[in-house]
Amino acid sequence: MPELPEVEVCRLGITPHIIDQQVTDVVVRHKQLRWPIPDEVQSLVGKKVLAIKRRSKYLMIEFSHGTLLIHLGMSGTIRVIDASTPVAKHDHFDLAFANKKALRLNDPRRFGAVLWLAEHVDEQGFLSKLGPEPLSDDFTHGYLFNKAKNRKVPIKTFLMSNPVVVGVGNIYANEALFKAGILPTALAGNLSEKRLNTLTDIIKKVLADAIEQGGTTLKDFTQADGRPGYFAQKLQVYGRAGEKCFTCQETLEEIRQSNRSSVFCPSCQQE
DNA sequence: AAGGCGACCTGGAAGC
DNA sequence: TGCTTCCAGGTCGCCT
Repeated sequence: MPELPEVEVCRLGITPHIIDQQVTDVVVRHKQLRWPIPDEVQSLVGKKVLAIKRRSKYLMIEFSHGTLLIHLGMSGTIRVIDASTPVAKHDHFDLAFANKKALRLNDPRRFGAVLWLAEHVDEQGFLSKLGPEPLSDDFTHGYLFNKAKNRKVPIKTFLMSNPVVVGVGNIYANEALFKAGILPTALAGNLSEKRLNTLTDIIKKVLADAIEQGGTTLKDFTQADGRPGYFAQKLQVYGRAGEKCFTCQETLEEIRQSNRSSVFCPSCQQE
């Protein structure tokens, strides 16, 4: 479900409900997600939520003694609910608060994660390996061009690689490449600086638009209050293989790259 | 070092 | 109807 916009929409949705709230209970119903949920999460009882941030696709809930990291994997969702709401299938983890609300993680495939980052324990390995935030000033003109030098991977695979830039998943990689007029198979190292700068601008725009629209609702993504996101209605290529390009009426094609589907317009997009 | 690919897991849709 | 196969928003870690 979640690429950067969906995680950001989730962050914005849950923040007003849990900011400054004191944790009254931590419930682990299924400890085995991508990694086991660490026992340290019990130390949150009695602590107050100081801030809710995001890095890449990780939600970061900050407390005085460390940070709770939540990753939604492919199928995870987080909702703020009344603490008394009956538990449903795949509800693996709850944080209950003094205001009788609870943050509840549901994740059928369990590719998600709940991790604990103690204060002063600087970035566990995976956080330190992440590339720049696409919506930040660290993701500038020239960055992709320099990063792509001598790289022989297809641009689509390159964009979805976290060490290059975070948060761009399969949906938005497909959409951004369509809007930039670049074929997903074009080799990253072969693209001109000008085209990669255009791509940089488009990635920022596509992600920002998606956040504004409340994310992309496919099967199971909803905002924290259960409302759907509306960006799905703006998708140009993702999920539209075999249908006509909105721009030129050509039939959209689909291929597989790194075991992920890529949809593109053979007429609007070039090497 | 860079690139390719299997692995992790469940469930819904499509195919037979 | 029911069984089988394929596919899905991510990303780690092993192999070449």
